[in-house]
Parts: sequence; C-alpha cells; structure tokens
Amino acid sequence: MNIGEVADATGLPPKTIRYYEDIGLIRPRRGANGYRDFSGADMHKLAFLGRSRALGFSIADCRILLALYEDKGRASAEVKEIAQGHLAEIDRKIAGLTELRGTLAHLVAECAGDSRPDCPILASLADAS
Amino acid sequence: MNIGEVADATGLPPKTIRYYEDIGLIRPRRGANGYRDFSGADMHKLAFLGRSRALGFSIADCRILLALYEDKGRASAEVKEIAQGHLAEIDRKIAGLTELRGTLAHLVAECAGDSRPDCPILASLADAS
DNA sequence: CTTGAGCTTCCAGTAACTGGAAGGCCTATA
DNA sequence: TATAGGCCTTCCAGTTACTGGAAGCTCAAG
Repeated sequence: MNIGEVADATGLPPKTIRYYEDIGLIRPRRGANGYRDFSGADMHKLAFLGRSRALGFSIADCRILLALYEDKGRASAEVKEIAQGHLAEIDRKIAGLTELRGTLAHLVAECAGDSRPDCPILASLADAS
Repeated sequence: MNIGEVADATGLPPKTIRYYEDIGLIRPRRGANGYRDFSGADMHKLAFLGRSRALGFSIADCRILLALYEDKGRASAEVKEIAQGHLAEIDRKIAGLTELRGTLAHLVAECAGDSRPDCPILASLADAS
C-alpha cells in the first residue's frame, strides 16, 4: 500500500506518517521505485498511534505503549500506570485552565466593551494588586 | 536596573526577558558596559507581559494587548474582543480535555492493572471498533 | 589581584509536526 | 509518443515560547 492510501485509511497525513518513520515508530518496506510499501501490520501500528495521540499521549508514551502492545506477555499494570499518569496530567491541565477561565471570565464580564478607553482587563494586567 | 533585579521583581527569568527584547516587545536602554538598563516603564511592560502570559494569552495577543495598553485612547471593545476570543479557546480546550479524560478514565477503570497480559486499554488503542 | 557572580552574544534543542521546493515516477489522454 | 497531472521522494526551514550551554566580558568583594 502506498502512503496516500494509508493516509486515507488511518486519517493521518502523509507528512505525519513519514515523520513517524523518521523517528523510528514504523519501518515500512520500500518498493523498487523507492516508494514506501505499507503492510497490514504497519497500518495497524499507525492506527494505534493515531488513537493514542488522539487520547493525548505523548510520542514518548506512544513509543512505550506500542512496545507493550507488541509484547504479548506484558503485564497490564505497566500500561495502566502510563494511562493513569496521563490521566493525572489531564486533570492538572483541566484544573489550571478552569482557574484561568474563572479569572478571565470575571475580567471580561467587568469590561464594558464599548468605545470608551476605560478597560478593567488592561487595568488588571497592568497592576495585579 | 540590571536584568537580574528585573527578573527578581517580575518573576520572569532573564532568558525570557532577553527573548522578549529579541522579538521586540521591549527596548531597554544600554549602559556604557553593554548591560541592559531597564526603566520603570520597561518593568511595567514586563510585569504586564508576565500577567498576560500567565492568563494564557499568546505572545501575538500580548503584543496587541500591550499596544492597546500603551494607547490611552483605545476603545475597550478591542481588548474585550481579544479576551473573549481567548476565553472561547480556553472553553474549547477544557471541553476537549474533559471528553478525553472521560474516555481515558473509562479505560483505566476497566484495566485490572495486574501482572496478567490482558489489557483493555491496549485493546481499545489497537481497535477502536 | 583574584575570584566568583552577573552580564553579554550566539548556537542549538525542545514537541510534533507542517509547508514548500526540487525532482523522480506513473498513468491517461491527445 | 509527448505531455499533463498527480503521487511519490528527500531535504530544509518554520512553527511556539522559550531554555540550556558555551565563550567571553564586567563588576564588586576580599
């Protein structure tokens, strides 16, 4: 299979697929013309990567998850630990954004947003006191 | 004022302050020895930038906000628009992360996390069906 | 005078791609 | 057969907002 077909099948852009090869996540065969020739296993890995990335796992995490996936005898505990770590990080991000959202929403609500120069948003940015 | 004092006063690392000068956000004077010499206005701008960045505004947004801040006759509507746009983006991020969190939490809950190789997290990543 | 801290510039690296250029390959149509 | 286009290849550069480190100058204290 050529890269274009794989891109269509997995939803990953060709550029991303080449990048994944660059960093050693996949190793597709090459045809006589130099084109990449993707096997079913390659497709599976790419789909796996696409879903992992969509869940927000870093490439480093994906690399580990992929290795664990390919190791049929691995313990699920390892996978769970990575996923839980990631979950905790998502929680931290949500908490941070939520707090930030509160502050910003408060400022926006206080700003008249008309033609007058008086602006509590800028006032707050200029002086937090 | 030297960069170190400004860094202590604003909480921004010296590297970041130099970077802000590089990209034209500030223009501190230079002393005879080549050292940057920050004025009170420079300090104010840096503090403004620090708070804007802490609220998650991009550098591009900060540049505009700073210009608006320095333009005493500007209309608050412009500022409010930027802040509202940013707020909307934060909401999108929170929504995305929350959805992702739900999926991941579900998978984590289903995984035994013991020494057995059976792992619903990997199974789900391998095949979304 | 030396020592150490602080300042300078410049180069490179981070995460995960993305865009674009230059050029080879493949297929279909005139 | 020529050519047009679409797909493929590689390589280089840019993105965001810094951050780390090296080489070297300056300043203040002892």
